Amino acid sequence: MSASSTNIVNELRERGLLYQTAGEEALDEHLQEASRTVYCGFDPTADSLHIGSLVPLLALRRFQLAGHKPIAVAGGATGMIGDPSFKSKERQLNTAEITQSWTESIRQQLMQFIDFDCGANSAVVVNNLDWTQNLDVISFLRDIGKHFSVNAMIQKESVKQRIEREGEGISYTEFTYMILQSYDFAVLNREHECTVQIGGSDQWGNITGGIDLTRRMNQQQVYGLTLPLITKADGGKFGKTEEGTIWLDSSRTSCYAFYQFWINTADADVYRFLKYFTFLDVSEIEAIEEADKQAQGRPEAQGILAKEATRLVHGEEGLQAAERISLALFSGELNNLTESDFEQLKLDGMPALGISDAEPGLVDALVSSEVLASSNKMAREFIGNNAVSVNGEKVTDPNAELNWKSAFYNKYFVLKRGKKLFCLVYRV
RNA sequence: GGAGGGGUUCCCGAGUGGUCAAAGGGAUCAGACUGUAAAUCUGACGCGUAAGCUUCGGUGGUUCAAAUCCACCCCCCUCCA
Repeated sequence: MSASSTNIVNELRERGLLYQTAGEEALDEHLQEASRTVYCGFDPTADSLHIGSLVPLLALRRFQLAGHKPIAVAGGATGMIGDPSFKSKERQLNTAEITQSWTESIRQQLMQFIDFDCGANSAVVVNNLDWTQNLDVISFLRDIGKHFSVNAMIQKESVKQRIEREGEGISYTEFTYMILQSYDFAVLNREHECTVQIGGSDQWGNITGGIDLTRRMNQQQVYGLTLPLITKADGGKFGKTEEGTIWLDSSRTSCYAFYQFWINTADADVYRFLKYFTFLDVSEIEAIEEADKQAQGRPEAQGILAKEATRLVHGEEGLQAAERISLALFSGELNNLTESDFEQLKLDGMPALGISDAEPGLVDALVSSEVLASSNKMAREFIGNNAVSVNGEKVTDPNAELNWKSAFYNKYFVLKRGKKLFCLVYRV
């Protein structure tokens, strides 16, 4: 293998992406000796992945770039059960139809990040339902379950709080999740000579379970490693905003919103995130950090991160759209926009609202936009707080109306609430 | 199946007949300051311009009046069988 001179373990470590490893130096050696097959699973908990899944997904890609063969597993079976790992509550089961359709959506997304046409180490996407749906209970219990000790399973940190914490419990269904995922590893090892599993740090218990099972069923030594949980310096949850989760699907989180999410990364996090979420060399990232330190004012890093991450997920076109909108809105140069610029912003996925009224009220418009205000009361309050502007002009009268004569091209208003929430209002 | 404990507004968590739209904390949002940061300060935080209206697992009931009392139901937890 040609590209595998890259030491993937070292690279991950350098990027701060190595949390735990099973196998220590043996793993390192194993990965340097030859091109290996590496897998990571993604359960369908929604019809799209979100940025939390980006870290393991990009890690698969990193392995591929280092000459290894990635397998992405869509969890059609595991998604039917629900992973209890570090979850504080038992979860509601989804119907088979829903899980199936989500699995399909996620499969499609997975395919976007790894290369299926690069020779020997081309990627593979599989669905673990394929090898579990016809498994009968007796075989499952005799051939697989027998290898697991409940005593060991209840010791796992990942389910401990569910077992020990007052007020919560765990169903047998979720408790069995670990066995299913372990079986995946054993099957992939047998069918695809897969020898390494990666996953988030919450997956450690499941991964080591799979290593043990593979040794017992296949008499094969396999390895695992986990990636760190992404944290923010301020202690908040990574990947959430007030508007909710940041999804990879552009119909759930627009390219613009996705781009803005990264732009708003805190200084304390941004260099770390560059290492996690881009393929830029660590040395390049360090150079950016150094340059930002020398310069006064706003750092460059957020812009670079937003650019790289958006391109990775939404492609060059998605990035262009996001940048067009961002530039138009934040440069304060709304006057320079041509009529077709406004049309383009609409097409680019800027939040937009069509209104047919002759003299729409501002409060109505804010509420109708759905992103600027959630109720009339809120809208009035924002206006009273001096937080709303129309076409760049602050408006403080709660009874103000939008007069099309003062609109750009008699047709467009740009409504702004707070510092960074916008909505394009156009006449229908 | 039996005994006990619990389900409160985004989250945690007070509240056990009126003074409760419901303490307190967190999160979030806005303003000032800034760099579309951070920290800090100020304000908002069920809906309604207001009168007022709708909330405390569900459904009925008692009462002038219920998140608070009663009945039944659903869900969760602990212990016993």
